[in-house]
Amino acid sequence: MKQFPPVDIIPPDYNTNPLFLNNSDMSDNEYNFRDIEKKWQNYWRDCGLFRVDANDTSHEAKEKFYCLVMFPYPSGTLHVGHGRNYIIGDVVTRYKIMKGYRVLSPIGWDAFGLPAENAAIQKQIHPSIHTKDNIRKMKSQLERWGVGYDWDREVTSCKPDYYKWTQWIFLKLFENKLAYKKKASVNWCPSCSTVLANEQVVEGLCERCDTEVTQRDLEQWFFRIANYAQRLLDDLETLDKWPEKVKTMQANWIGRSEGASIDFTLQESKEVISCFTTRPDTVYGVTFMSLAPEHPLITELVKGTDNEESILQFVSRIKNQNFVERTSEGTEKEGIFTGRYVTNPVNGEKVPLWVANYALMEYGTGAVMGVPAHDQRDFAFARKYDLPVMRVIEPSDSEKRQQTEKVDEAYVEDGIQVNSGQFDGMHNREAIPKIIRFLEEKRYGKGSINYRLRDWLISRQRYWGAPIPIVYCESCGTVPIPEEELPVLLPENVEFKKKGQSPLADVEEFVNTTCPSCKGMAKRETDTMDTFVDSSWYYLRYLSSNDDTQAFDPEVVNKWLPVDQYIGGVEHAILHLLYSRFITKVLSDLGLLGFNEPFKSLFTQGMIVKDGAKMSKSKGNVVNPDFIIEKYGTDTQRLYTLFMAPPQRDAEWNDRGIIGAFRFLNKLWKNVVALQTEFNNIPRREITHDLFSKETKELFRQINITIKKVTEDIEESWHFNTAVASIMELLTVVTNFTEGQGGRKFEDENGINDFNVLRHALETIVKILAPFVPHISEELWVICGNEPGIFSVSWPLYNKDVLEAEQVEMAVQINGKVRSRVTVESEISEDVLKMRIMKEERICELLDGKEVLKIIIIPKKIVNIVIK
RNA sequence: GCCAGAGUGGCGGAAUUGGCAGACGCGCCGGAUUCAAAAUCCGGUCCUCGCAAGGGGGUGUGGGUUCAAUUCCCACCUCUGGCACCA
Repeated sequence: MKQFPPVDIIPPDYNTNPLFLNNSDMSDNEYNFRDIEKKWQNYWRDCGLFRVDANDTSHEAKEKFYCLVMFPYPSGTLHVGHGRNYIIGDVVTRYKIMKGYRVLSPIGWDAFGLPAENAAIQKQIHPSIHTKDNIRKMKSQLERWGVGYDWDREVTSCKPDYYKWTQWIFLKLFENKLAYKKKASVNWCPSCSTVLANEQVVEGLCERCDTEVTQRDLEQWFFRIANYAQRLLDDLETLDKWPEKVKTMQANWIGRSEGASIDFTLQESKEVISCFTTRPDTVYGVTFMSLAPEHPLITELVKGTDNEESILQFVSRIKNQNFVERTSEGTEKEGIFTGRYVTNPVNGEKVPLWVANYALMEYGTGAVMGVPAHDQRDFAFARKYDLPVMRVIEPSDSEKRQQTEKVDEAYVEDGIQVNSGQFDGMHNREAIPKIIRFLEEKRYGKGSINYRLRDWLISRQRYWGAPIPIVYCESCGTVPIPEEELPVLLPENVEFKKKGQSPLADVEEFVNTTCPSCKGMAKRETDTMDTFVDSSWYYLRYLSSNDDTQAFDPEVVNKWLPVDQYIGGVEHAILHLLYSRFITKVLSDLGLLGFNEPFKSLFTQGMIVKDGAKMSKSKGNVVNPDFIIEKYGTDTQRLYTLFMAPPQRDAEWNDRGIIGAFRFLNKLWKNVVALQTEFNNIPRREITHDLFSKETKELFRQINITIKKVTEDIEESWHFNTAVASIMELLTVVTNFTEGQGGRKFEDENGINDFNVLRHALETIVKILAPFVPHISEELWVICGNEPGIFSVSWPLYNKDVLEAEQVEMAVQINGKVRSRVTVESEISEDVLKMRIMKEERICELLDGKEVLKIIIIPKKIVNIVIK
């Protein structure tokens, strides 16, 4: 079997690259990360630190915590940018373990998809081999990073034991009329040779390969996500632990607008053309109506008219324009008169019917009522074709009214209705509901809400996906495969041709089958499902990944979900996260789930960029973590990744920065190892505060301050960078303490007490670093004289009574400028403080001959003397 | 155009119920150690005037509120992301 060629990584320059500066000779007492990391990874595996028996009820006292990172596409190699996601997830997992939760932290592979198939075409390697190989590589990478998962729950979406249930979910939707096939104009990517969902088209380009997307009329499978638009929108409000940004993006995508749909009637045939408008208050100002070039009525309407040919020419010219030509804002409004008229129901006006390039078939009904007086686009159109402009709303303020009388733009603001029959004189906002009621009473139309969200197109004309479990039978029509016959297996022996149709269509054994219903001859659906279907439910499968009787066990799933913490990239803000919410709601409606939002709390991490650009092979700026781990260890990689910036923000990777993280770990290592004899010989005792010297007291205070800071940074803001910084500061305090008095001795009772405070300090550092750099923490924990297993130790609590220092330095300002400093007792009274300050030589000098207006005292911080 | 978010030393970034701007790290400069280097350790490092003591300026720009503004208010500029001929 051919080996998949290794991913090309630019070899580092050993002479100039700071990552490869010489530090290779390690003596016994050196920080030997290679052995340490291997050792503890094996230890966690053997003791099952991350293994969770979801059915086990013996831990009921412990609260559950489901920590989920977005499962990766097995692309082959993960770079340090991907690493961030898993490292953050691992910090949360390990922290929660120390906080006493039962933590479920699973992982799997989003393993279907185009790249594997494209590689297959290029290199003639079967996608399943390619994928399996990549999974193997990436799995070993994740293991080397020391990120902890319950590997017994691993899922792989391209395996039949997984996609069987993806197909089952399709059937559930099909049974409930939420999956359907229709002919529609759909997005087609010529380079990927497949259709795409709206969500996968970005500015007219294929999201994946940036090829220009064209439109094709094809019969395709859709999921009725549009039916869920309102609920997907409403329930965003319940997601209080999601970033506002993501919720806004979803709300924009759903794009709800309120208005009315109004029925205009064709004058000849009496056929009704409805149009949607958000401004029913302007209906009296309609002077023309526009149809989208794709509107199905056009062909019929223009048949036999004088202008038939030029109209059809116009339509086909517009249809053939590319996305940018057609939809960019600067594109000139163009249209052509159809020769037909419709009647405006509210006033009986005869309204010319046009075809216009700016009317979109995919929004509303594909027909727009033209109100040039109050819509800028209609205005431009009317100007160009000399159509009448009819004002029906005027500014309430008469001065403004004069100003706007002859201006070259539409009046789009609010105002008073005019020329609007019975509604004249009303404020337009007030008129809207009244006009809607009027339309409804007269059966001219109705109040209506329109959404931008379209149904989810899930068919793909490609091989490497889950087959859609449907057959087409001449006598029975479209027939779903019965549940018990799942999975519909993806055939292994297929030929990968360069471009074109799905290879499945050529596999006769696959295509030709019998109808499950009448047992007659039938043909299988040869399209596969969008991979976003696979990923829309994987978080459920983790709870019963080895169950071959059901997709998930409702009881277990209801116990462990919703996911307590979901972590992933913001690029999935709409796609994956919207689809998952939809599928969860559907399954919940079917009574299969007891919750209707899958992810309680969402964290989106920023990208790691290098040289100002996203890491990519083509740009050659990929930083491979393997080299870093080889030279410095994964704890260093982890520490730097966490330290470089707050994780929600994009961050610039700097190779030099790694060194700072490595230095810190070495410094910590040396400090602990240097005390090994003392750790072994000096008895562990309760700390006695009465024996504290000034330095000891300060050290003890700093320990507590640091615990507080780190705990809050993890729990509240996720600012791991400042958490790490504060631990670095504590280590400096520790170093100063041990080196104080020319090297501290721990001999008498005071000394033993001091040592126990020092031990407390180092053990605290090791504990609060454990979620960040678990390997070195485990090792140092043992060196401090403890039994192995730092993750069975509780997260330290701080003593809030010792956070305050006895003395504080305060800045003394005169008119807002710092002129002096005083060190005073922190609980000093204002009067005593004022007296102290007035004795300061420098202050006296500056105040000499000046009038003091007032003195502002901010306790423990600042004194500001205001003078004239 | 609309809606979010951001703008702080040479660099990554700290600090917002208004209270000493620049924590921590990188880099750089100086020193110790070394035959020399690497590694390590110590000190310095916002700009500017000054030998110094000390002074002046400084958080995108311009205003404002305040004893005090990176933080609050108004106007604007730039960048990033989302939506956009959406009726």
